[in-house]
Amino acid sequence: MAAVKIFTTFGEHLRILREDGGQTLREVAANMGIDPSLLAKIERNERQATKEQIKLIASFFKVNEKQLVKEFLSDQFAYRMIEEEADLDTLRVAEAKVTYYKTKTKK
Amino acid sequence: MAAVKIFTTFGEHLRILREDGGQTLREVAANMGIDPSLLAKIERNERQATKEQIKLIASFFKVNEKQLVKEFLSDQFAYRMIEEEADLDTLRVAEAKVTYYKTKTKK
DNA sequence: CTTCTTGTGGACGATATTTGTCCAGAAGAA
DNA sequence: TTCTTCTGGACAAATATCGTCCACAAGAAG
Repeated sequence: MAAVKIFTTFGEHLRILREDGGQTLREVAANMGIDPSLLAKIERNERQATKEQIKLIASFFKVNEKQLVKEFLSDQFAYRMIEEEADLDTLRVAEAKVTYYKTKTKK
Repeated sequence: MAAVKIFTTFGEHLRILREDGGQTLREVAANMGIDPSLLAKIERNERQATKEQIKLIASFFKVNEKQLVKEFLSDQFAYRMIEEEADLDTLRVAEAKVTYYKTKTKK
């Protein structure tokens, strides 16, 4: 089984999972009820997986869904940061906001 | 001048800037060339400001544009994190990805 | 009470973005 | 050649977002 690189994108990881299982795009796509071409695009990060699809992927490959979501979201954030040429500090501010929000909405 | 809270959203900050200057929605909106109602929504975080609008806001209120963008983006990330009930670690992974990407694309 | 001003927020058309499919084609295996 | 797999462009369909218009509530001032 191929090792998952430290910094894989959601799509790369998906492809690794599939190839490790020796499955074709058609097989996996059929199981998910989508077009193989769409799955190929998701693997190449040309399309975003929906929540539903992430769930299907997690259950199909028997991997942790939370982990997949983390990979998925961090991809998006990273992509956005680069696109906007934002300071890394942006992420710390975001973290502070989340933490702040959570303490506020705790009984 | 009212102090800006530590954790303000983009919209809240915008409202503070405007009220500190004693200006009405109509005034600021007219200057920006948008509908006052849209500006009101942006202040209430019901609409997202476009990049162009952020630029206009920065120059109108004479504040640092990068800082505004940071506030804007961190808002969005935080909102998304909460919505997806994602682990805070997601942000660290995102940071690692950005850093990784930057080292990779350096000559 | 009337009038003026200010912010609110629903409704809605216009746009833009994203999704998902279809299909033709490249590349490799047999 | 034939079969299979993945690629990727084109496009319709579905969604999401933007921005405006307008009616309304609240408060100030006469």
